[in-house]
Amino acid sequence: MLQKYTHDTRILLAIDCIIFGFDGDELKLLLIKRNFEPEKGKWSLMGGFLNETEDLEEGAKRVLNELTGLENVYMEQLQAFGEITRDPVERTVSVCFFALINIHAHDSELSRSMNGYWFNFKDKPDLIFDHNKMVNMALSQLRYKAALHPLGFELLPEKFTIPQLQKLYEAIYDMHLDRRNFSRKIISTGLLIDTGEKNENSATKKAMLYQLDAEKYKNNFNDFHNFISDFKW
Amino acid sequence: MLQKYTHDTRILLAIDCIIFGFDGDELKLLLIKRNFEPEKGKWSLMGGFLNETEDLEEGAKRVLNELTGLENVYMEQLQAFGEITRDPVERTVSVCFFALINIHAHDSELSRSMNGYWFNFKDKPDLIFDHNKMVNMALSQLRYKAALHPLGFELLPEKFTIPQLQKLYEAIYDMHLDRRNFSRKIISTGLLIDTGEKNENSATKKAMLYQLDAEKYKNNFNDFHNFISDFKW
DNA sequence: AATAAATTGTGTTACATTTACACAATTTAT
DNA sequence: ATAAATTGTGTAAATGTAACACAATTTATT
Repeated sequence: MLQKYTHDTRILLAIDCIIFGFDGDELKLLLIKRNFEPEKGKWSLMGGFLNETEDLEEGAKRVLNELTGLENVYMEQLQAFGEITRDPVERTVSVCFFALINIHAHDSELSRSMNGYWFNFKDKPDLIFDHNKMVNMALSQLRYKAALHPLGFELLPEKFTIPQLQKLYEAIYDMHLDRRNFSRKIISTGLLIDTGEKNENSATKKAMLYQLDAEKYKNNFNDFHNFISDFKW
Repeated sequence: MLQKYTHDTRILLAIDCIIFGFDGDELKLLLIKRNFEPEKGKWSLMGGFLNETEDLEEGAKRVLNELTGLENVYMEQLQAFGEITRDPVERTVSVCFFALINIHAHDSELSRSMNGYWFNFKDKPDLIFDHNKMVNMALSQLRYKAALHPLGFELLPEKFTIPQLQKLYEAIYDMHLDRRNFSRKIISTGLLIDTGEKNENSATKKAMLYQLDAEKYKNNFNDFHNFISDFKW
């Protein structure tokens, strides 16, 4: 082993997770009511410190798993946040990830035991440190990517209807979309397989249930689409 | 001051800068031949360690300035890289930035004194650590953003011609673009002001010199364009 | 002084995508 | 049976993209 670097400051590395969900009507955010210092009693993102034994992605997966019990979740790094005074206790740099989960599939008892609560994104409370900034940037990034890539599916159950998908997109962008044009656009991706089933939870005409063509989804994920052509950025 | 966190590992934070340039024909990369350990004699990105007194952006600006003498340069954070064994000396996490500079405006004596050399992106040498991965990701990100936002201008002199801009885009995407369609697309952004001057460095018809409408560029930067509609992602 | 070679600026038509609509079918409650 | 809500599909106009032609400018050459 080589001699270590000298003269340079070592810094505590935090991991913070922005966890998005969708309940059928609203885009949701899973937040923590802190029962520990600092800022005990206030709201924050789920976070932790990076261990010696894990890299950034592993750390983020661990933090997400500690709150939701989930594995194999869509997650990507947002960016690192490093304002000198972002944490009043001591200097930390936080590497921030955002995750898209199927809200009905997580371990809600676990998350409740960790003081986790779901908020409508629109009604989110004030958060500690720079977490407000992180969350707003994550929404921008979600909007950015979901307009171009078939990302929204990650927030839905395995089988879903096109009207459900549309409601999700309307929640993400907080705007109304034309039903007929949206449907045509989604169908034309070729990513959906008709399951032959229908959504039984409907008081009127039952919509067709689709699922993702897993192979095409994986292979074509980076293709450019134009799902939300008239959003005002 | 509160008591510090305990039990957690503090880590050395590196900053690495991917510096893109354009010489009129090829997309270029500014790299360092290391005259220090580890990996002395090999090629790497320009980097440094984060100081106690600076946040991430300040650190990145400092690192860029140490090599190029430049300030007020387009720079954005790519992401943090944290593989446990990415640096053989000791564990470091690197926050990686990429910069777009006007290659003719930097301090070339300074960069040479730091062992900096420009490479055609296509001919870049093998780099140390995970720098190859960083550089490839940076090109992806540059392609991604430059297709959607008026980013390319950052690599050109203040006054430039549309054929020059086209050559730049052709270098970034390594593909041929139709002259007439490209021109129409760029003009239709409304971002260019005709300077009335012409490019004197031409052996044939002199092209018109434009400059950016600084106000519109700033205000509309985040608007979506479609500069490279037929690139195969 | 005319001509060739290279490059630049602009126009035009066919094709594809997006937008803005209308109507018929399904399901439950009345 | 009928009304109300929702879903699936269709179509014409407007907009944007792709493919291509021609005239104008500049320098070097004859």
